[in-house]
Amino acid sequence: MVRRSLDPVMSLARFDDVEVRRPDLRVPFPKRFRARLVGQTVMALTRRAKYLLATLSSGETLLMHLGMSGSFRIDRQSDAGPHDHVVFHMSSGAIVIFNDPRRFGVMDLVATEQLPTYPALRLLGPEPLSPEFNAAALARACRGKKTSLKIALLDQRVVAGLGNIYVSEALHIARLSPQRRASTIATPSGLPRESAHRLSAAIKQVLTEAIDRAANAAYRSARFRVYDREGERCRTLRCGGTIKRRTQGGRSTFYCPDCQR
DNA sequence: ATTGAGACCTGTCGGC
DNA sequence: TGCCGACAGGTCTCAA
Repeated sequence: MVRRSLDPVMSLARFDDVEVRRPDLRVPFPKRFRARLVGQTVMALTRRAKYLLATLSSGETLLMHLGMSGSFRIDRQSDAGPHDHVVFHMSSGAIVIFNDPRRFGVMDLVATEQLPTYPALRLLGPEPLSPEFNAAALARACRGKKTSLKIALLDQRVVAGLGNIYVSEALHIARLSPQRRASTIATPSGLPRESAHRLSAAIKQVLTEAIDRAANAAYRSARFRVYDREGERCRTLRCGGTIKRRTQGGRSTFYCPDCQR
């Protein structure tokens, strides 16, 4: 959704000016960040996992990650406020402002042809909505994994771009316990069990619904199935269980112990 | 090679 | 009201 909203004002537009209002986010901005952007045209704005990628006319690519608290907004004038760390003045007339209170976000520049070797991108698993991601791919990636399903799905090498919320949601739809060993969705030789089919389908469903919801104002009030609903009633038909919260890998997991096995 | 714990930051919320 | 701990949609590094 972020890519989609920025595309009209950034794609085929030039950076007229770039304000960098502090020396770093989670990591320092790259050398000569401003100089390497100003004057460049954004040839394409794409996404890989949770990274937003702007392909530049210079042969470099601008990588952007929102971290936990990052966001972009589009303004007509740049009245920068607290935590507005980067301001892009585009030739489209739009001013794109990156705001990030916790500064877990990242911005970096890399030669476009080197992109496949970029450390954060190199080992990423398949995009969950692509045809390459299916029960077979998921089972292969989980084969032999002693860790839990919850932790496995958060591992960006297994599937790229799932976050803490959607992992809980997908496991609930698939009726699989977050504590269950990841390897149990595959046979010893790495072939998909029925649970792997359910889980890969649930992941696609959750993301598709999220996209629909973002695009469709009517759906927007729809609440999560389990995330942030500790103590509330499970919505699965004829379940009636109570949503529980527990910590896995230092992050909250929400699930229904009655219908998730 | 995997896996878990801790680190990085600031803001918000609930309890006392 | 003020203070304090717990927690927040992510990723990296380090050590076992």
